[in-house]
Amino acid sequence: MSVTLKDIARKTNLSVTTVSLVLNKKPCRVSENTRDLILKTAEEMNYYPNQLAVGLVKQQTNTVGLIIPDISNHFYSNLALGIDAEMNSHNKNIILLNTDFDAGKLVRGINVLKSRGVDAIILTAASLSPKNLSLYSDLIRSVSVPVITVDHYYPELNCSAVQLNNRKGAYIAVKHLINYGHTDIACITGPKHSTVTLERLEGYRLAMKEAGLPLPEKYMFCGNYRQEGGAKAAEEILQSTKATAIFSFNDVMAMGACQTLKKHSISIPDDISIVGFDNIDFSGMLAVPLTTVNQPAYEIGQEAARQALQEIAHPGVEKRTITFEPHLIIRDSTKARAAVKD
Amino acid sequence: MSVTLKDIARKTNLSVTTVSLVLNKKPCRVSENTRDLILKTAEEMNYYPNQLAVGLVKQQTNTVGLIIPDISNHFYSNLALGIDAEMNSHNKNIILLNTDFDAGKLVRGINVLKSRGVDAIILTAASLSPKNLSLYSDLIRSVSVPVITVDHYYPELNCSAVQLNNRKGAYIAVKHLINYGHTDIACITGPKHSTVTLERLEGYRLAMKEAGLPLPEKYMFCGNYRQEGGAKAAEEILQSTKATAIFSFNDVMAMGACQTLKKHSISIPDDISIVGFDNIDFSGMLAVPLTTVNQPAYEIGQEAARQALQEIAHPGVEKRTITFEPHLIIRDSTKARAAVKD
DNA sequence: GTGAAAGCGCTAACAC
DNA sequence: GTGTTAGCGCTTTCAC
Repeated sequence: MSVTLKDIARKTNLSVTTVSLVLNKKPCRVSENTRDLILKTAEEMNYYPNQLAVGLVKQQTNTVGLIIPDISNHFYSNLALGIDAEMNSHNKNIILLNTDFDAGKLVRGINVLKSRGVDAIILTAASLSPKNLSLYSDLIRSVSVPVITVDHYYPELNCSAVQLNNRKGAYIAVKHLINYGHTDIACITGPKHSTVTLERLEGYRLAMKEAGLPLPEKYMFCGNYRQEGGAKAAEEILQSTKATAIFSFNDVMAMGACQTLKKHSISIPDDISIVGFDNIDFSGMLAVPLTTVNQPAYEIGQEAARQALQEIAHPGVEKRTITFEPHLIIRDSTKARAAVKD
Repeated sequence: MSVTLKDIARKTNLSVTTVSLVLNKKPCRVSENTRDLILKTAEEMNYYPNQLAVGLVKQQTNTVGLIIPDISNHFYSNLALGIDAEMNSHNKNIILLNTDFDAGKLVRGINVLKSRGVDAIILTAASLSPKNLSLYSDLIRSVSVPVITVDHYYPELNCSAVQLNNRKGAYIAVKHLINYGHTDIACITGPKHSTVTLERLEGYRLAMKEAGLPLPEKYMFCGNYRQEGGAKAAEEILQSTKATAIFSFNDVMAMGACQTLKKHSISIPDDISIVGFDNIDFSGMLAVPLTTVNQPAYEIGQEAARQALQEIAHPGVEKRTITFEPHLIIRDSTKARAAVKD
């Protein structure tokens, strides 16, 4: 058993109150002598306050909940790193929940965090069917602490959000392909109901439309933001389209797609150009360095953490939507289309 | 404020005790009627027990502390994923602490976790100077809950450990280079005091010695398990050695080294062979797919979590050291040495 | 079958 | 300056 306030009180022949007062550096009226005594014995006994008890009475735990779909995904782990760094410098810790992209786990996770009395919840990448959305929305509303959504945005949620301008990101990616003369541009999306997916889809559509290019449904392939999803989608693209370019909604799926293309001995970028999204660390070190849309995960995490800290410190403070602007990083996986074959 | 037992008791005109009994499915004597009533109203009011209060009285929080040097490193994030998956299926959550490879943060972290009443601590990759080691050792001993060390092993700690056979891993990596005819083999290590580093160094030394090769100190370069450390070490290798092969103590540093070599227009594997350690997801997708020693991060995490769960459930249970055996994955970054130049 | 009361370790209002 | 007391939300012993 750990050493408690009571132990120190007993040892020093003082009351628990006095000890608590001193140890919490309360601006108070305790004599130098007793203060020193208490400080010294606390040190000697290696006292650390029981945070469960503190949390219970203060209704504040210095704990923040972080819900993430897949911590092994580089984008999310960097996001988590940024959040942890910021929280850590404010003496707050993180409870990490990995949902595996499972909406059920997400919902359970929120309840778990509530019951653990976290001071705020940072929520990433929920992908919800319309049916789940209202459930989710009610749930979020029932959380009495600040909720910050990252990487997804539903206006009805009425909480602060940190996100990338996904629409623009997709737009510049596709525009880049169009500028290179591509007209048959397939895309590998994420799950249909994810707002990130929807926003990127909008950007893709906008760029195509502006260029007067057709938008055949059959050029859009539904992935899952995971490598094998990208690999599978690429197979389908090869079978059912004559695309000369692929826009993958994230880098990890782009890598999966690269593997498929390699398997079929299709050259990137000579036969097919490919552009990703996220700019994860390794995208520049691939066999063919990947052209991609930069998304500053660490900074997004930091900003989300800062907003959470703000809302914890000043409960009434205004909700904000913080949007990061993307930029394109052109590497070797995209190339001007050779010549119009027909 | 959340709904409490008291709220339910009031609503149902029953006592807090009865409500608690029912909600905890205690094998008890409550009439069907009251039981149903309680269950129903709890459901209606969306009751979730306050885990702080539960933890305080039960001295068990269903929380496990995880201390990791760098969650953005693929090896550690996969480790975390394995741990989380296993814990999650036992209704336990994780408090994640990122130390940034900083021994001070590690020590503070352990105290933080203690004061939060975690049921166990899983501790990865501590790299400690002899001076810090005794401090650390005392600290670990002062923790009254199970501690599982992962990816580092100090016999004096007297707690369960899960690890890779690092010595063998390094041995087979270097042996592979030797079999390919290399004799000038540089290595990029981790921080000096890390036991993982020491063990891999032993394996390196053993393989060299067995082959009757010299072991010049100046062929060993101290890295930090990070990309830029690998890049820097490779610069030094180029300047001060005539190595034809590099054994990097992890993949991330190997990638840094690859970048340096590329910058200097040195071909891998034609001019220099390179072998890494970890087999992180991307190592097979690099410009030159990396030969590396496989380390099953997810499984190691799972196993660590299982051992933690065992020790939580059965406090007296025997401590164990679980060792995973490595194997070499040969890809394109290593090649037989062309010809002896002299 | 059900409830009262004590106590987990702490903070904070109030008394002295 | 210092101590008493109540209470945070829960479990658990014991009494009825």
